Amino acid sequence: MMKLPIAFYRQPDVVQISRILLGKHLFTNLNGVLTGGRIVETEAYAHQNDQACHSHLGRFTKRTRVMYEAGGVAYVYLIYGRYALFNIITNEAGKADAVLIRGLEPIEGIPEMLLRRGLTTVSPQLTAGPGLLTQALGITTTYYGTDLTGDLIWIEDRGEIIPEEQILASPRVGIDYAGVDAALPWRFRLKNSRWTSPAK
DNA sequence: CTAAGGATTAACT
DNA sequence: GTTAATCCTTAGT
Repeated sequence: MMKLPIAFYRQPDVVQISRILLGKHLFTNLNGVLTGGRIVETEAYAHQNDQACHSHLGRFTKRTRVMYEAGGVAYVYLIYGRYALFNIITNEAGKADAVLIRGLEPIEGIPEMLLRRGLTTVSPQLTAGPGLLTQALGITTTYYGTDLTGDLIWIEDRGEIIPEEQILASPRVGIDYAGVDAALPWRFRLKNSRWTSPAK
């Protein structure tokens, strides 16, 4: 098991990074409890030519501030007043690209994840959805800007290679407001995984 | 199917 | 300064 190095996040092609993240393992170690799982669904957001991206056309606000940092930090934000969504900032400083994690296959610390979600049995309700996996992992907006090479939140490569034919590329979810960019096939997920979020 | 919830932002005064 | 619309969704009818 190898923690992804900072150089991984600094690569320029956010779409490519989104693909490669499938099959990697996302972990959190918060309050002394280790939880984590295998990434099965991601979406890419580019700062250029992508109206769906919070940082498109250089929009810089209090919320999007960390997006402009060099790759390798967490961008966590609240949506619909309730749910934290976890994004990974990529590219070099000033080039505000991000990858949204939408689905996770639970692997580590399942009892704690069930507790955090208020469930008693393991089902897709546990981590299949961007707002669900953050609950399961204990990620809240408190972790806005967290360094992903630290020991609170990180990603590991466990040597798994996902063959291209196992990856499904499709339009992203919930961004119809982005006009023509809503059609970009920048949502990636593993075929035959029960842990991808329900399509709209 | 729909209501909920609160931060964020753009558009006003 | 204030207001209103919006949102990378989920849980509950």
